[in-house]
Amino acid sequence: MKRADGRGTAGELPDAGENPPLPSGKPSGKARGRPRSEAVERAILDAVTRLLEEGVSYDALSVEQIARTAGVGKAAVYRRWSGKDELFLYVVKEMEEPTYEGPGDGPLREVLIGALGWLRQIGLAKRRSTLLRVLAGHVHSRPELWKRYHETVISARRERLAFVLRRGIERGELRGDIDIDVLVDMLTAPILARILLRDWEELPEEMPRQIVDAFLDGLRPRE
Amino acid sequence: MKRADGRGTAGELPDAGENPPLPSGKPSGKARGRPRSEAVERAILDAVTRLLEEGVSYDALSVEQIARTAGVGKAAVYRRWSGKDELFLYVVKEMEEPTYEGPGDGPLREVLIGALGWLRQIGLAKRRSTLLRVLAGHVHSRPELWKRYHETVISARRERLAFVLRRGIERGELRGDIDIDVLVDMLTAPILARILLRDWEELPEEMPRQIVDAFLDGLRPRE
Amino acid sequence: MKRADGRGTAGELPDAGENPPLPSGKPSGKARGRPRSEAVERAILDAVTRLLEEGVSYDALSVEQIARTAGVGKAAVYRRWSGKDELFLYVVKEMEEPTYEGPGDGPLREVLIGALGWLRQIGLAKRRSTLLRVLAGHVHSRPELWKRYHETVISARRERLAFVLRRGIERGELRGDIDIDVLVDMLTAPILARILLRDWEELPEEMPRQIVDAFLDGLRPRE
Amino acid sequence: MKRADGRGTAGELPDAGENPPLPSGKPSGKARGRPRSEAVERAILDAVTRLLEEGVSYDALSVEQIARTAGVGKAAVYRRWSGKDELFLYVVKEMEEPTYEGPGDGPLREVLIGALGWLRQIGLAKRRSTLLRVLAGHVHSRPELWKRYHETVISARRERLAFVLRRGIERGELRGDIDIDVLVDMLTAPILARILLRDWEELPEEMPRQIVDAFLDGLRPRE
DNA sequence: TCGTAATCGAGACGGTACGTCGTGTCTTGAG
DNA sequence: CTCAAGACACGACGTACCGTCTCGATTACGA
Repeated sequence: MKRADGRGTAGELPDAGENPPLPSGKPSGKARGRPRSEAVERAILDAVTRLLEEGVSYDALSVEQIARTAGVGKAAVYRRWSGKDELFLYVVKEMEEPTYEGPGDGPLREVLIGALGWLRQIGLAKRRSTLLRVLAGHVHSRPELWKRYHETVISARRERLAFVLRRGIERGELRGDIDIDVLVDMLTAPILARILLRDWEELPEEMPRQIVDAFLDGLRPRE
Repeated sequence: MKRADGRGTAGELPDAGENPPLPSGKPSGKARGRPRSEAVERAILDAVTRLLEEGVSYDALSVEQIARTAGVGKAAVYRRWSGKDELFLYVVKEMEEPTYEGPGDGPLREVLIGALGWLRQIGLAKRRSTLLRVLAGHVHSRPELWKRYHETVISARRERLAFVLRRGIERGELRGDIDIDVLVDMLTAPILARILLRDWEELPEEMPRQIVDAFLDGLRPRE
Repeated sequence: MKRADGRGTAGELPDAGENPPLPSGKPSGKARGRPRSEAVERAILDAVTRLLEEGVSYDALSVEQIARTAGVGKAAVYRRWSGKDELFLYVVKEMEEPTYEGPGDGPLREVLIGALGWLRQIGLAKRRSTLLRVLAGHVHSRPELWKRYHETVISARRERLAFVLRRGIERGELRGDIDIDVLVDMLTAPILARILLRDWEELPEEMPRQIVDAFLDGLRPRE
Repeated sequence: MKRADGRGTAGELPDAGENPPLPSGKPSGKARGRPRSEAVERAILDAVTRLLEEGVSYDALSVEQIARTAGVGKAAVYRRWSGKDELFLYVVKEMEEPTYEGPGDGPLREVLIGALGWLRQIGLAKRRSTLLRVLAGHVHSRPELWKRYHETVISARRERLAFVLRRGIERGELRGDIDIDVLVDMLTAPILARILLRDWEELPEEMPRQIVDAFLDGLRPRE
């Protein structure tokens, strides 16, 4: 029973969040046995996005179905992710990563319009907005899912916007008496709400500009 | 508790004309055989709210569990509602109705702040914000659910706000070059987003005022 | 959670062998809820015998497959029997019950030949010999299965034979210096061995007579 | 341990001419690449016998478990045998070979008693009777397994007994009107049945003698 | 002294079955 | 006609083996 002696598995804390060695950048050391197939991984991830795009709701989504669609054994899924949530979160992250660079420098108004225009683009991209909607729909029913998405994706974007706003305040271009977090919400929430609560495509092109102008100059007519 | 007025619930369900006779005010004529027990109905509705308050997520909620909790048979539930969604929607409506009165007349700024303050109150009321969140979470996965909620609850509120804004434009207090629907979003979305995407209580008291002021006068400092 | 209070399941000893109320003669008292369908029961039992006759080995047999073949949900099987073994044993018993009456009275030789002839008939009956073989094949791997089969079916048959032999000894027709149990084996084992270890039909018609004659008079030629 | 004589294992496997080269006496010519480790082979065979002795039933036995116990890879097993059955049969043969010598010459009664006594010894030897039982339990579910065991082990033993009986008939010590095969069964089956269908140790020492005497002289008292 | 090639342990691969649970429908006897 | 109870077919859950395959590493042989 070879297994009984020097086990080797020292320190197996289950909360490490990566109990099954999540498929990230080639991680640890030796790698004994047959390595996991990237093709299988791709097939699984493709199956998830395909099913979601075909209108399958997150709740209706099942590991069984995903595996069937991917032409893969269920074990191949569970070997990589602990379940549907982990898998879904991975899909989301993988899709979000290679993205937003700006807003860089420039006049405040243009920078803000650029950031909101980019947010609008997400809403128009069916696949990405689907994922965002699913996540937002489970903010309270699966808080850890949203928490991790927020930490890795959302908060970075908000922070960039907050940075721009803070700089604007320093330069005297904005009033400084309102919480930055609230300012960010005032800018982004109108578009976000449309992404989450309306059908696709209800995001007029001029919306970013209108929001930013109202935000900066108000809606009271200047005489 | 069982709304006797002829509004709302009366004569709806247009697409399911022969569904189980939803529990509205004692329906039409005959009524043969044993009448439905109101106690059963109360027990079911109580069970739903109790479970939701206990933190059971909408997805985790099951008819089986509801019936068990209420101490009734599953059939007693399905006899009244077509399933979890219908039942849930019924609970929501029953809870929403006796509410919003304003904004009545008065100075534009105060009226808007009042409307947003009232929206904030919903977010602070645990039970009602829970329902809102659940519904918003299924906008796309169960569109008919959201559609009916929107028609009966949301759209009326938006319309009242839109009315106020339209009047403001007519009076020259607001610029008239932006779609009213967008204006409503700009006002309400920041608070709505906090309700949907954050933990309870992250709704500062001054938020309505800050939003309305920014909305009216902009955030660029006037010299 | 109704379930938590007065459980009612007093004295739930798991070894009673009928934990799930095995479908025997209409058992207990009230019978609340929808009664179990006899058609389902028949379908399950038919599926088992059919599969076995089609050559599916006992080990290859699975509840999943049985349910599929019977056109029935797995739960319908587990509701009645705790698993494959219980189900199989039930099939065996159901099939064995309505059978052997003899050996009655009469000359010792004829009675013995009759009993062995009847045993031979079992061997020739494909269905019944299949069950016997399967059971015998698991005497040691699933002792409880064999034990219960032996208690309810085999031992009664052996006892009848033993009774005849004992009477023969009392009447002076047989020597009384050998254990009755051994005598029973000497008579039945040759046929039994052929049933268990050979292909069908290798049971010559004259075998019972030859065995009984050798048993009574020996094989040494009488001068 | 690895039979070097040319009997039995040589040139068998007629139906699977290209199966993995069963480990017989160092086979034919070349042998390129790393040779198979005898240590691995020993470890596998040891694991099988150990597990069986520990009471693991044949069905519960799995290649996975065998490999784990032996501390080898599954492939190392499948490289040598096509599966559990082949492996098991190999273990059986390896164990059976160095055995039965008698019955040689001598008075018929003594020779028969000797043969049956030897059969009884097998039943008493835990390991060997286990194998016999397992094989007998799969006579019909895996006919090829039994066939090969019968051909290489059983039939030789039966043939030796048949030879003795035939000689007895020729010498006029036995009646010649019964099929020899049936005679062999009449003698051996009672003991065989006890081995297969009862617990260990239910094989009284006097059984062989009693059977042979009954067989020769019958049980009807001679006046 | 090298390549070559079959071996080694390890473990991933697509499958199938496990026994449990929730779905929405149905079917009892009692009220 | 309603009630509670619960059976019904269906399908997903996460785990365990199946027998096959694919890794890097090891180990002998023949060139």
